[in-house]
Amino acid sequence: MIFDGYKICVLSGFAGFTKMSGEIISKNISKNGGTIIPLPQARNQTSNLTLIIVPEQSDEKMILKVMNLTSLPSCPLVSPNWAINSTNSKTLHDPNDYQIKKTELPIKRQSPQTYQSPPQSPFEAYKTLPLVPLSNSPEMNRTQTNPILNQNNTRLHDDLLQNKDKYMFTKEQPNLNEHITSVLEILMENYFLLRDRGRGFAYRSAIIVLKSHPEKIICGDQVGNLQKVGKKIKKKIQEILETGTLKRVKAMDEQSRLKAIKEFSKIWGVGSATADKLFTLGYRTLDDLRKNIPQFLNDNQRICLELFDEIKERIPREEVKEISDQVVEYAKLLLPNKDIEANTCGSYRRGKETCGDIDILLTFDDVLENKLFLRELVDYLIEKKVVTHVLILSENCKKHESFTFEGIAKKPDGLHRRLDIKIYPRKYYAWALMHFTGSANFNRSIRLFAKNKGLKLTDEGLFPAIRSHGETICGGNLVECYTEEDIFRLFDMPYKPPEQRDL
DNA sequence: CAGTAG
DNA sequence: GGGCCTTACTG
DNA sequence: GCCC
Repeated sequence: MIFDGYKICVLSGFAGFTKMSGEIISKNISKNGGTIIPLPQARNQTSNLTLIIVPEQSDEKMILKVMNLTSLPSCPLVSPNWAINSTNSKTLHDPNDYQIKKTELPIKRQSPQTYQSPPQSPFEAYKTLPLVPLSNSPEMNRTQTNPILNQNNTRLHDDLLQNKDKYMFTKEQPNLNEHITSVLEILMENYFLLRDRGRGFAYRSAIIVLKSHPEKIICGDQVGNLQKVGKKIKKKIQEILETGTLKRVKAMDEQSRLKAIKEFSKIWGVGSATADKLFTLGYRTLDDLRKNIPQFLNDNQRICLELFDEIKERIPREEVKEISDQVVEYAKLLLPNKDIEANTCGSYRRGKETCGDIDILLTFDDVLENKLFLRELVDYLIEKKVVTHVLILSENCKKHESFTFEGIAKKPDGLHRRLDIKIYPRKYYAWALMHFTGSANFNRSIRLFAKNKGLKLTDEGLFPAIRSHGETICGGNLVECYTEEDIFRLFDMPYKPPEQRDL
C-alpha cells in the first residue's frame, strides 16, 4: 500500500480545485492505505499531519483562511498531482517535487512571456470515455431521428422527448396567475434575504407550478392537488384570493432587520449575509454606511456603495446599445484580422426597454490562444474612459475555458453602469449565448429538465452527469451546437426567440 | 471555506 | 434528512 | 416549505 502511514488532509473546494476532485483523491488515498484527516481534526493536530494537499493555485492567505489558522502548519503543502500521479503509477512520488511554495503568492498579472498554458479542462480528460448510458428509455417509438443527434445518441433523443412539457421552458401561454405569484414572489425574496433558503426554494417551486398552470385560479379548491403546493401555501393562496395580500408580507415589511437587509443587499457585492452583519453592527440605512464605512467591506463593495445611486438606475435600451457598440468597435480595432462575433445578452437581448446591466458576449477564432486579449481590451477601454472600474477580471481559463470581465462603464455625460464582458471559444458560443440571455428562470427550468435526465446543461454544453455513490461522472460534450436554434432542436422544441424566455 | 455573482 | 439551475471568483 |  503506497500511502501506508501517511496522514493527509485534503483542502479542496477553492482556487480551482473542486470538491469533487478532492473527494475522489481522498478516496484513492484511503484505498491505498493512507489516512485522511478531515479538516476540523486537522486544524487541532497540525503537527500530526504528514502533508496537506492544497490547490495548485492557492496561496498562503487562502490556506490560512480555509484552515482557520493564524500560521501555516510545518508539514509540506503539496499539489493534488502528487496524489494523482502516485495513485496512477502505483508508486509513491516524492512530495518534495510537488511542494506548493508557502510564501510566494501566485502572480496576478502575468506578462505574456511568463504565461504558462493552463492545465487541461476536466472535460477534456473525459472525452475519451464511452458515453454513459442514459436512463432506461423505451426501445420503441424511434421513428424520427433528431437532426442534431447522430445514431449513437438515439437514447438521448428519446430521453429528451419525455416529459419536457412539464417544465416552464416549454411553456407557451402567459402566466394566468400573476395575481397570486406576484405576492408569493415577494415572500420568496424575503425568505432568501433572511437566508431561510428552505422556504425560499419551496416558494420558488410553488411559483413555477402556479405560473405554468393552464387556468386562472379564483378559488382555493382549484389548487387541490397541484405539485409543490402543500397545505401551508394553499392557505396563503386562499388568503391572497380573499384579501389581495398576505398578513405575513405586511408583518415582514415592518421588520427593521429585513428592511435594512433589503436595502444593503442592493449594493453589488453585498449579499444577504453581509447585509445581515451590517444590521447587527447597528447600521440601518445606506447613509449610515456612507458616514462610517465599515472596515470589513472590501474594495469592490466600497466602490459600489459609493456609486450606488447611479448603478441602481435602469439603463435605457439606447444607452446599452451605444456602450455595447463602442466595446465591440474597440475589440475589432484590437483584433482587426479576426472575425469577431458579438451579442449583447441579458434583458437587452430579451427585448426590454431598460436593463439592469450591460452583458456583452464575444467570440472569434483561437480565443484560447489569445489569453491576454480581454485584459488588453479592458486596458484600452480604461484608456478611452469607457470603463471606469474593474471589479473582476479573470485572466486564467484553466477550468472554465472562457474569460470574464465585470466592471463599471460610463458615457462621458452619463451615469456609471454595470458592464460585463465575456469571451468564449466558438464551440461554446451558442451554449454561452443561451446561458447569458436567460432569463434566470428559463435557465433553471431547462437545466432542471436536463438534470432529471441524467444530464448537465451549462454555459459550455450538454454533458452526461450521472451521480452514483457520491461521485459525479462527467462525460464529454454530447453534441456540438453552433446556434441557439440547434440547441432548441436538440431539445425537440420549436425555437423560442429571446423575448419569449422571460419566465 | 463562505459569500456572491452570473 | 438532503436537495432545491451551475460554475467561477474573492477574501 | 415541499418532496423523495
